[in-house]
Amino acid sequence: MGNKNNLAAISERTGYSVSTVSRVLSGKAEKYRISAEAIAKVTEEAHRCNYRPNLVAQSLRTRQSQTVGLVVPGIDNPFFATLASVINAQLVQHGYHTLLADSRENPEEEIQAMEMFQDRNVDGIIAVPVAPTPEYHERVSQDIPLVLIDRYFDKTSLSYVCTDNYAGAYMAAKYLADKGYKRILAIQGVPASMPNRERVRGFQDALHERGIENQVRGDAFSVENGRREALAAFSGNPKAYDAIFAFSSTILLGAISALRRLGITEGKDVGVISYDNNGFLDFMNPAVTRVEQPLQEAGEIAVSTLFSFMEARRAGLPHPAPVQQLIRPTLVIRESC
Amino acid sequence: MGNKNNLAAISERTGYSVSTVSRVLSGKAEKYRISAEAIAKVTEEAHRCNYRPNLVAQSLRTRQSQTVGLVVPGIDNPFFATLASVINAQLVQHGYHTLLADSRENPEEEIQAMEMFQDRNVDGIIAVPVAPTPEYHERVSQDIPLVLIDRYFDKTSLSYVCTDNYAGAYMAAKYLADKGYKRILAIQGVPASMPNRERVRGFQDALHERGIENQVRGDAFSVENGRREALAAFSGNPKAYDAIFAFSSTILLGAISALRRLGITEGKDVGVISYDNNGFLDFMNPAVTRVEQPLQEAGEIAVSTLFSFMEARRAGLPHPAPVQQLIRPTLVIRESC
DNA sequence: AGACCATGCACAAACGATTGCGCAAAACAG
DNA sequence: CTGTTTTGCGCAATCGTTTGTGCATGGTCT
Repeated sequence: MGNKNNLAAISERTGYSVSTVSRVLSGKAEKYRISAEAIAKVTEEAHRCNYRPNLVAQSLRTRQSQTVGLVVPGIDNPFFATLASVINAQLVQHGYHTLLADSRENPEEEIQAMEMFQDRNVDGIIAVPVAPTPEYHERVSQDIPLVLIDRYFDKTSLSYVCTDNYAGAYMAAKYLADKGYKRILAIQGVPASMPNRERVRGFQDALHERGIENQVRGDAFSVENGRREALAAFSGNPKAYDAIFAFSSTILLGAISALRRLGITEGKDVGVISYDNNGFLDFMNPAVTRVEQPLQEAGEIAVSTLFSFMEARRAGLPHPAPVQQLIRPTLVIRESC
Repeated sequence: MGNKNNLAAISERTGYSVSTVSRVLSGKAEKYRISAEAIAKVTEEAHRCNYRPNLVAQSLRTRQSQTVGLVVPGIDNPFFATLASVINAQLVQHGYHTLLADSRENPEEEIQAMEMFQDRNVDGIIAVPVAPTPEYHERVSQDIPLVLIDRYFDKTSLSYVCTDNYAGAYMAAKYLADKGYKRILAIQGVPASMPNRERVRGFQDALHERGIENQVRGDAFSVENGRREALAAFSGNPKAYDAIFAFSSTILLGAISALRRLGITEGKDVGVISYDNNGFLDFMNPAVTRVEQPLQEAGEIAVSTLFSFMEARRAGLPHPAPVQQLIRPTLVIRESC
């Protein structure tokens, strides 16, 4: 019934030294040739008092925390929530845990989060970066394994796993063109972010190649932005465009609400297509055709890449070559265009 | 230039002892009457080398971690994602951070998560419990401040902040009744969970009082369950019910997909009403009337309650009386019934 | 019997911060 | 000039682990 529950207590109760107890309980018994008898007594006592090592002390001593920092631009965004879910599940499977941070699309908060991660001795970081330039992340990456996901930087040695936004947007635009749409409006998200830039490129390339009228407006992955831009685009002329490509499902929702307000019926008067994989797109009326990103796969690759870096670090090896991977998204065809 | 960045390094470079440096940098200078000169030199050096305390060591010594554990049944569920977002924001504002865990509706994983929290020395826990009984949580609560949110237990001394699910369901059912619906089907979630039981009670009370036909089916807060139950209920007779009350937005989506498949138009042939506050309900066609829960408020109360417990603990005071609060949800009226 | 090796374990120093206690030197009083 | 107080700071223990090193004991070999 000893109140304390640490190695010292077990040591006292079994008569073996703290070091022996430690070695037994951390599975290093044979490496240090501990007797079968000692092993038996120590493990029994450990079970009896339900010993669990103090991870803080362990972390201080070993400089490992079994913790990975995850920073996203907005955990309330279902897209990032799903990403967090996938990543957390992967980490837990490997015996790691998630220290969560939300940068709220704010570079300063992102930096604060990453400093906090360092202060807390996380073993690695997975980030959806919001900073305009990669310098800070590159600096951190020298000290702590770091993998970017969903967003990345232009010319950088940082590792990332993202979906091929150029290909996705190209597919979507081509699909609209093939369907016969002639004047297509894209409502974009944060203009400086890499996914957005790539989507704009893909969109424009596909339509220029086909000589189809197109325009890009907007500046945020938000419902408000979708609503505002759709209102502005259609309020003068309900037939200003015959299709809308929303760069996120939030934008889509805003745009649809604007269309309805203007008496325009999505899917009939104006075709709509969207980016993102929110399941509810299937339950809208009409169900929304969209570019889906393989989040599960992306999360898995990010985590396994991170682990490979962490392992190299533990082994004292040099940092492996960066992994920079673009996953191909898929076009999910429904009835909205 | 020094490679290390700890108190010892600053101590060496300034010529003051580690203890003095520690006291200066943790703001206890006057308490220990450190000279102005020492304060100046130490803080300057600390800034120069950008000193940041090692939180792991700090945590080991002080038994505080500035960390709160948050366990939810599914971070990919937008409802819990929003909850996590609100709670995390509150915590960060107070200088705390979030250690995240996902029980996936699984009592065993919930226990694992909470043990992990204890091993990592979190200062408090906020949980959406999934266990069938409160015993484990009550035990933990003796060691670590704990506040439940969204779900709670029946007769328990644990603190919780939840929405008044009885009132919410009662409101919704009454609204349907007042609109003239005569045969109402509720599709429920996890039957054993407190919110679900309260919703069933509210639903049945409201309709029994008014002598209106009603039934409750289903067993999970999932799309599949909604779909399955709606199919089963309507496939024999498309007019079996004239309204559906979905106990979550996921259930709603499943039910709607079933209705469409059967050629039944929601809002016209069958009224629908839902629980939950997913913004996209406004963008469905017709927009869905629903019972919304004040998540922001709930999160704030949970966090401030938790902090009050943590403070009492630090001060060595006895655990304050439990806070058990039900917040009234609101009925958001749209066009689906 | 002496040299040698394998065995089984304990000692003590880390990791980096906090903190009770006490020690010098300076200041002051008598 | 001695005794007391104040000022300013350092010593060393502590949190709970991990781990390099070393020391007995007992057995084997020549």
